[in-house]
Amino acid sequence: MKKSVQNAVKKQIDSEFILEKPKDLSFGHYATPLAFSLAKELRKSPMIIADELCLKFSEASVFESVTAIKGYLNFKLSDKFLNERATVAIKENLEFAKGEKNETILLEYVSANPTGPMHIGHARGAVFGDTLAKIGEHLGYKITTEYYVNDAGSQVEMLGLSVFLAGVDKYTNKDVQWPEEYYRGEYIYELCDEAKEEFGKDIFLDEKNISKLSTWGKDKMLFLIKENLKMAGIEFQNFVSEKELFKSWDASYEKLKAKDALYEKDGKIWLKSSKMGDEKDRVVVREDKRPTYLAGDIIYHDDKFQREYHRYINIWGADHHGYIARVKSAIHFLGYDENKLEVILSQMVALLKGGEPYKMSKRAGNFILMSDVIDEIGSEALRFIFLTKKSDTHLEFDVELLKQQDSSNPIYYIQYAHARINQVFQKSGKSVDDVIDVELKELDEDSKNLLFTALLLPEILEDAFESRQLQKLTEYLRNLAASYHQFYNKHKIVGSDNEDELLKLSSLVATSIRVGLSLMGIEAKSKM
RNA sequence: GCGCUCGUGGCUCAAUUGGAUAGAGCAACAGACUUCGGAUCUGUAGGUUAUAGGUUCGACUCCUAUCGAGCGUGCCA
Repeated sequence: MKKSVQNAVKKQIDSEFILEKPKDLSFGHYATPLAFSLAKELRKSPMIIADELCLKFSEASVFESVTAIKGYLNFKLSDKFLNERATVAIKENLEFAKGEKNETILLEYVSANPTGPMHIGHARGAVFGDTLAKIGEHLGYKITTEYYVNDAGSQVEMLGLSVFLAGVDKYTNKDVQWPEEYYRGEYIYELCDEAKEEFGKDIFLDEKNISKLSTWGKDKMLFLIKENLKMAGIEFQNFVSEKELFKSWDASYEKLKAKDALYEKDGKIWLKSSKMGDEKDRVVVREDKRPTYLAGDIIYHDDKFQREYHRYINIWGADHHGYIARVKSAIHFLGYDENKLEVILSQMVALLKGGEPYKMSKRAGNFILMSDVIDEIGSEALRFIFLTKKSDTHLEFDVELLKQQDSSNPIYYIQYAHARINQVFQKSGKSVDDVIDVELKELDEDSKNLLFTALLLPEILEDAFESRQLQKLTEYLRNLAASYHQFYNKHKIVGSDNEDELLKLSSLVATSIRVGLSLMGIEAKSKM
């Protein structure tokens, strides 16, 4: 819709212009502050320029009127144009707002270590990434989703050690020397019970079995993580193993060496990342020849860029922000355009329950488990709450509020609007097909605004995706639902003179809500 | 100390990325069912956008300083 307007305006005006939505719909559907920027150059007041520009549009058929108010140029769309749009949208149904893009994107997210169950902080990035992918695909981008499994480093060894020590503690007479760092939480003991079932308790007698337990435990945890993700309705296309990637470490290493990006000092190999804006150079290979975690990401991004996507998006926890510079510098040294990589940070989450801090799970070792929260409030409410906030700000929410089934719970508010429309159709005894060909005309002001708002979905999706600010979608749906509830309270639909028109309008609203919710992974109910 | 992110009604968040009178929800108060679902709607109240300067037609948004918060500042991942 926005594009049609842009084209219509372009025909009359030569200069670059920005199209925006006016603060108040009574001004018009679209507006441009173009006159302000021209004021300097033409040495005339913005108001006069706007008046002059206005006259050029007297003939355009898309617009019902074009007016100049306080320097702004306001465009009001014609009924005919809006009606055509509505008919198409309703027919498209779930395909509404679909687009075509010739761009491939590799989206990496979650990538939680396979050393324990997912906690609530992981969940935020997971929901955000999944929804970003769904919206992107709807808009026509070719998106590959990927999970980077850190199955190589010392964390996985620590998992094995923790399980082993738990086994020694529980199934042998030996005293346990607990190290300073190990994984706590009852899930370690659960794992150790499982290990005993599978291998017999003798496995806890010999320390040589630790590495076996590491690999075994990592697989268990990865399986658990996939289960957790499924609970939230999330599935990945690829899982990439850090361990597997290390097989091609030599190739990446040689590349960096050839670019003069490495040097040796104190028996270690360093990356000259400070040359590319990092605070300091970083070690990639330790004295004992073991590569660092950064080495893993170097290979991974080398691998990613060899697959030649147009864009790369990583969603990382906010505590990784210091890590961006070094990965980007590595990408640069590898000979790729580091600007193709975009990192979205997902901030911490604090949970409340009835105003009190949410009880941490002992099972997880004093983290809040994602699965516990989903059991309590459901995956849809969890998804919704994460999507109503910008990803890069701290978020605090109370699970009690999301359990309430009334207006304080926005997800019900939106679903209720959708269900309501369904009920109205039932009451009328008509179907969408019965009213699709009716022409929407001479609607009152409220109905016209509702019509226009419902048609905004495509550009809202575009905007939400491009700016990576998915809260724009939830905000839009809330607004649309509110407009419908207001409309419903004001107008009697069934049995009115223009029943078919109002039904068609309702159907359009339902379509937008349905598409929007489904992209967020939420079902649009036809009955509450 | 340095770096990054941020600071908006009592609470949780928006604000078309520099645009029109800073908007929603919750909580509070006052109202609306002979009507298609009241899981709704209509009102009222609540703001010097942390503070002080600056940039310009125009600033919550950009710049500088100060105050405050979170994170980072491993050869952990």
